[in-house]
Amino acid sequence: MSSIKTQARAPQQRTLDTRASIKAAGAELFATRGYRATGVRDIADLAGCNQALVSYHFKGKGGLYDEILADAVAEAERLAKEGDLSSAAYPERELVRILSRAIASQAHLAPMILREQMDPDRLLNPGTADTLRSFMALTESVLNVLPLDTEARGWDPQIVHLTIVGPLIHFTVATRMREATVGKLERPMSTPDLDTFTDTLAAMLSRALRAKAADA
Amino acid sequence: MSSIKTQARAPQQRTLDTRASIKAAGAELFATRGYRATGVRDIADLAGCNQALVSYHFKGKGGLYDEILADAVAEAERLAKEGDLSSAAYPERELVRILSRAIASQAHLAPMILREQMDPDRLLNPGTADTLRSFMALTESVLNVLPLDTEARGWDPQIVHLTIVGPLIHFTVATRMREATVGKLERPMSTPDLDTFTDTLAAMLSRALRAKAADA
DNA sequence: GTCTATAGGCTGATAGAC
DNA sequence: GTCTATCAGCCTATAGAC
Repeated sequence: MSSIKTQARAPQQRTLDTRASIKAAGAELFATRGYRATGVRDIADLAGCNQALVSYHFKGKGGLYDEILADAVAEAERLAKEGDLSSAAYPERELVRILSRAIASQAHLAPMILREQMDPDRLLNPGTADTLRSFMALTESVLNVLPLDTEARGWDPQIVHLTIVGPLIHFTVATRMREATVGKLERPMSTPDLDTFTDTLAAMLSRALRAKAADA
Repeated sequence: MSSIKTQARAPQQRTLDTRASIKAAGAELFATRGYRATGVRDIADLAGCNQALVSYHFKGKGGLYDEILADAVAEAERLAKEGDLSSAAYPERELVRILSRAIASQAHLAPMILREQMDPDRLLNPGTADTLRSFMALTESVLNVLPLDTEARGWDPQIVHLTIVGPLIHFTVATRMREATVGKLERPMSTPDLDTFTDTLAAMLSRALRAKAADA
């Protein structure tokens, strides 16, 4: 009896699980290999289901990709809004923390956006581009608040933004690589964790923005 | 007569041109689209020749890719050696200039290495990995020379290196995108040039390393 | 919802003419 | 050295059984 009941519910439950598995598998593979190099079979295998289900649940590979990226971007935007920039004692440090959470908390986000940016044909979804611009606006607002000296005031906010986001993205990507090559190298590199990395980056930025050059 | 002579030399000359064209086309496409997403036909079309010539000159797509990447890495290493780190008044600024030249002077290098790093299956060629490590060694040597305060001495050299290389790579990639999307955006972003970017990055690093925090 | 089978298109390599 | 023609393999999407 009870086994019948269980079987009766199974299909419905399995549906949600399957959709989520496919999404997780797709995120992993699209990030590591890219859209073109990822086969629907690869996704299905990793998700532990049949390849036809990708089309059934997401209207094909393209639909799956779009949904994964849109979700990741939305989540990044949500995380960014959790930070409180205005009441922070050191807004530039809080800025780094916010961007760190937004970029690095989902391991597949940075690689996917990076791949989009590298390919001119694949022009960014307008919504995605807007989100990226809103991140840069955060940096600009911080620069407007801080008491900058003459030299620092001459820096292009866009450049300063890149000095924060560049390292964060790169750290995320490099971490993926390190995890994959653990034990494969004869001389394994030290693997700093995200918090240490974020704190160091925040300290460097803060000193660059606030401190006068030692011999200026 | 002269036309006969010209035609007689043409095949020989054309050979070199064709090889170079294919290489240039491959570099462009592998960088923007990645290995898998680039068809041999695409390369041949861009190079203005027949697809069979790719196999003839480079033993197939894989051989072409390997040669392009190896050449780019070798050239980056050569450029890095041109810089004089020991006699510079501000070694950390010279370091940024050196890395900037090595990374950004060949537009296809950064995207290609980035793609390799993102894919764990495609483990880096040992020679390439060695070159990347030698770049990090440059940063370490600079940190050993500078008079760092207590806080800066606690920073992981690997992290400091990422704060230099990350922005440089990201700037290179972003520049590609900007050039491709010129006019496609309603609100075009300012496009700082590489020299301005490099100088700003050098200034920020120098201040971060040398200046004491304003209120530490 | 899930699976099998298959169609239709694209891709990389190569044999052979020039 | 360069080109045309072609083949064998792979990939995505879908029709239809369960």
